[in-house]
Amino acid sequence: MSRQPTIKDVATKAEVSFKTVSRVLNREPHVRKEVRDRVLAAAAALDYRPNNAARGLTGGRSRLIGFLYDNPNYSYVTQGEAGALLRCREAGYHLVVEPIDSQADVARQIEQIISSLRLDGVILTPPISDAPAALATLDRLGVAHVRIAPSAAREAAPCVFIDDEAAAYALTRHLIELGHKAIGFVQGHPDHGASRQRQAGFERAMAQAGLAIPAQLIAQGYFTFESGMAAGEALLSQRERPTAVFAANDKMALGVLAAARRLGLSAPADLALAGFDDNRVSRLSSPQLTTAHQPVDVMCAAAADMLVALAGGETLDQPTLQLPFEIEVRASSAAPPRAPLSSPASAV
Amino acid sequence: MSRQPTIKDVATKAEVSFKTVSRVLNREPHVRKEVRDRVLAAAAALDYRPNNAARGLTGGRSRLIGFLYDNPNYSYVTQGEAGALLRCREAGYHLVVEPIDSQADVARQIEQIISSLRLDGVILTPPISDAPAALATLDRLGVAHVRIAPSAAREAAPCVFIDDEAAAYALTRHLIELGHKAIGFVQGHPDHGASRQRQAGFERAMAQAGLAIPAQLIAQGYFTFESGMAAGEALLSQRERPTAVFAANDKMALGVLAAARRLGLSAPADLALAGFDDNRVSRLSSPQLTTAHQPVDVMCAAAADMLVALAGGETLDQPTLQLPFEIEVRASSAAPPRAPLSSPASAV
DNA sequence: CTGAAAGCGCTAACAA
DNA sequence: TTGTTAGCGCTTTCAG
Repeated sequence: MSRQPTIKDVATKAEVSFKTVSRVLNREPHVRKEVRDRVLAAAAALDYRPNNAARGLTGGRSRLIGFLYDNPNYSYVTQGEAGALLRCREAGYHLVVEPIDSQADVARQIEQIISSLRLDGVILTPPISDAPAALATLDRLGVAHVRIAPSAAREAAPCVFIDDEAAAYALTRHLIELGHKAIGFVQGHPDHGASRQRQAGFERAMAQAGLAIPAQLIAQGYFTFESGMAAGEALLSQRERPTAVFAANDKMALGVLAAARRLGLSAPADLALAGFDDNRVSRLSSPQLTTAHQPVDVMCAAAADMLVALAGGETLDQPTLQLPFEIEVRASSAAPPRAPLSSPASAV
Repeated sequence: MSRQPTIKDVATKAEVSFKTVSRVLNREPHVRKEVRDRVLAAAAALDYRPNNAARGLTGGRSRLIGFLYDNPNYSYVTQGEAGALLRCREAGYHLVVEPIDSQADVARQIEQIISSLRLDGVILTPPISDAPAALATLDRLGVAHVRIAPSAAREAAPCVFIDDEAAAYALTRHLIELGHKAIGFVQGHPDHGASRQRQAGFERAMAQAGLAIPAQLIAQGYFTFESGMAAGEALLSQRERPTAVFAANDKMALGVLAAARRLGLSAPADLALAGFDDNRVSRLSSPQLTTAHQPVDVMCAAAADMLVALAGGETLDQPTLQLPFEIEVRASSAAPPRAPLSSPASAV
């Protein structure tokens, strides 16, 4: 528990000025290899680690990245955090997690966090990635930010996303190809941009297959289990119930599954089911959920990379990054009860 | 995007020395109310926020708390983080999340994090809360730490926990009272202390009810869905299969549920099921899981409180804090197929 | 290629 | 009750 070694201790041991140590540690050029090695050896011997606060105070770089999220989005959080964390650590950065209440004064919350911590950058997860107040504040403060899965203004600032529309389209195609014709859709939260895109993909696939979408096949949801259950109940208790349901996220799909169960229907025998996101939970259900895998961890890792690069003064060669999704076909989707296999449809 | 105001700007505006501003901001005594008000007004007018790095550099307090976890424990993470975050923010602290690889050099990882960030304290979630290397390192570094749900040496250092044994006992009683006699148990990860305690509670309840626990009613699990599924398969494919299964955590219980389903058994009709933790997932399954609620968010909030107090030089009046659990009876547990209701058993 | 000086924004002594 | 002086550990000037 003796005092932590400082840069001066290293300098003394390596018999150089402490500025030289600083140079070596920051990988600046113009240091003789011999000197560099001596410094490195001294630092290792003393088990020296730079004081992040001191570095930040003078250098303008705090080496701190903020991970901003709003409470409802738990599933995103863990995976995204893990991905971002990985890259942060590799780059010598640390991740500060900050929940934001979208309903309250977003600008104020962000100012608070940024200015006391002097964050080098922030990762914005939905729905904050679409909050104009958040973006405006960050711009005004001049703080780098990367949005995860924003639904609008993709060119305006760095962001990482997948093609939600295409993924929803592909997933719907999958259901159609299984032979389903009456496919229900549970909409996502109206405030999330992804909701619109996913519905658009669903509608495109249906239209392309010449399938109608009567109003009673669409149910409003809010990305929660409960809302999915309510929607499922509405959808499945109709006389002409759909043989398949596509919910705009996994949690809602599980809600539909619960509703089906309550109505005595079992998946996939009586009802094919598809979700979206490939949440951890989608593998824990019985049957496991067919879904579109959104690589949240990779997306956030990429975002962290971008922020680190930006903080280092680099320019992003690819500020908007579209990552591939994947359709995970699992046990929850099967052909409808007595349906003929549909003829192979044309591809995208 | 103009320069952030500093303490000196506030001092100038309030027409006092900048030390006085510092006093006001730190709520130090010996400042005339009139002066204090003037300073506060100036700070508000300038929208001043102290630079955390500068404060930490000189004051010895970084106002940063670390949240340490190991990857497997995702369910803990989100809830615990949220709880801790809440209190941190109230106290003007920030939470830095740091994953630790229990398999690698724990001491080194912790040293790394602590010494570069000068954390004021850390919250340790299982299984790190039981890692001797972690505890020893933190002690050596003199860094305050609060352990969440440690299984040993509770008196040695601050910690927050529930009585796992009693909770497992109560849950087992619940199954017994439903009329189950052949109750299977899926063990947790052997490296987690909670595994032992939960099994002990199970065994005590069974013994007290005069029920035998033949070896084939115990299956090894590792706190994962897959291990639960394997254990469930082993347990349920026997000739004399149990009518109820108690898994040492929720994820494994869901695994057992999947295995049951595969074997054509449905819960709770053919099989009563209980988990542990009350993970978010336990409500998303069909049927919803009967489980013991471990208030991870409250536990971590309490831990954050303790660390803030410690950092402020206070002494903990209650360094070891036991919080109450709750048994959540949900749809997954019901009486066995053709069982007579057992006679009410004596209480704890 | 290396070093000396200055100062980041703040708190901790001490003095007034 | 208030102000002055150092100095935290580091990076950024600017000299050599």
